[in-house]
Amino acid sequence: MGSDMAGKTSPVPPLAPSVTDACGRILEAAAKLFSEQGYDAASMNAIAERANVSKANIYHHFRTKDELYLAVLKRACREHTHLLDDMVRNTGNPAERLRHFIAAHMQKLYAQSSVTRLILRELLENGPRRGRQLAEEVIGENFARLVGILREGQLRGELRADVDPAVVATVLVGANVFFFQSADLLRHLPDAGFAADPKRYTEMLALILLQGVLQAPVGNDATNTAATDSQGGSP
Amino acid sequence: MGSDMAGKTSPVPPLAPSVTDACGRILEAAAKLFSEQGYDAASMNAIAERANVSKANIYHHFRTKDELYLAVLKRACREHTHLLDDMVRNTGNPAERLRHFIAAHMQKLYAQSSVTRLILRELLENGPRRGRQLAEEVIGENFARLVGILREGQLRGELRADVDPAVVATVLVGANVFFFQSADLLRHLPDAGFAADPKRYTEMLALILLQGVLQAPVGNDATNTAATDSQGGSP
DNA sequence: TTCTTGACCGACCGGCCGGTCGATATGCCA
DNA sequence: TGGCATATCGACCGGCCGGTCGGTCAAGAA
Repeated sequence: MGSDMAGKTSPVPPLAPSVTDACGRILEAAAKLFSEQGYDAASMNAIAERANVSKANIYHHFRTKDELYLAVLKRACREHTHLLDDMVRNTGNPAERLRHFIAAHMQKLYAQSSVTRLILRELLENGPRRGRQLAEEVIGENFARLVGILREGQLRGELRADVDPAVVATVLVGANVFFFQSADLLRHLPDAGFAADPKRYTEMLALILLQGVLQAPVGNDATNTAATDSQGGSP
Repeated sequence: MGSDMAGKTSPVPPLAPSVTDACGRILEAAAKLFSEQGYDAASMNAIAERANVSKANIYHHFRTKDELYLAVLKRACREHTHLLDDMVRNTGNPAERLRHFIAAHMQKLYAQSSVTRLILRELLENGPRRGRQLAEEVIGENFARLVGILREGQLRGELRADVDPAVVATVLVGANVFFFQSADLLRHLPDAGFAADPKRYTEMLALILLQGVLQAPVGNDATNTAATDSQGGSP
């Protein structure tokens, strides 16, 4: 049936792939199945059925299965990147900004879990081939801004200057991603009661990254810089 | 029953799956192909060809493709677990033991990279189904001993008591695993010059976990507890 | 020697896969 | 109105897949 938009029947340009469009339905169905079952297991027949189109119709819009997969991947990259803005908060001290970033990042991983899985799978299967593309389109900007936050904290003398900000960013993102992909495993470890509570995990992760695990030697009032403003809130 | 030394052709019991044995060759070929290409893409024909046996022979030893895959997975789990011993060192202060563990863990990830990939893929594709098995057979013991190290450090008053050791262990393992699976991506990030140097990464990771990223307030001689014994060596 | 057993093989099967081929239906421009 | 591009479809194809079948061969038991 036609009536795509409300009342208006305009030829929608393919720049914005809408959901009502058959092409959009195909992309959506493909994204779901690719991320759930992987490239091989997601058959074109299944994608066509889920998108309520004929298989031949898919091949009218995409030349091959690989081209469809690439389109899905690109779209996923765009989705993942564009949701970055509210992860970076420009107020508060570095500790608070870091805590906010970690929590927001974890939340995004779960909010777009199917996209996240798709990208993780792609990294695992075709890392060498598509590493560059994923670096530029998925986490490039994200990563650079996080490194920027950390570097600024160093310049202001609030963060240690003798650690590489990029390593900190990697550890941070890695700890979140690992939690995301291993939650099903962690749930069965006796010591990991936090496995079902990403929020609690991110808070503890932030604390560890900020303060470290070594016992503070003499005065512990300084470590409270991070501990207290996790509680109180006056600027 | 002893003298089956050089020169004698004795019937090798199947308890130790040797490499010369056809069954062992099948398992080895399957492990390689499964870990490189995934379950679907690794065809029984290809496995048979690589193992220099007929496809029918595989079905003589394993009832289905799934059973073969399970056998490969179990074997991988065993390999992964049994290499744990030298990762845990019982000498030195907690900081040094932690640093050693991180480095050894990363090294194992790379030394058995195909097994690592296999398990990561399994976690991604069949997490809910096989989470328990992976938890018990792959990282269970490993994880528990690492948590033990940390808890002992807490009891001795050398590590902060207000952090969950299991969270620290998760962050540590996660940071290593993420580095392993994302190295192809990190290599293309401008800030991540460490992407090609796992050793350097583990050292910086240990430093961050031990000391945190916050600037120490007054006396920094205590943080040197970890920083110096990474350099010097005299007790 | 004969019988039995298990490792092993070439050839084959039904089924699903990615992909193709006309045919139709629906606008849009003249 | 007629043409023309686009969207969509059912039916079909060759090929590969997981899996099966009947048979061979060698070694031990009798």
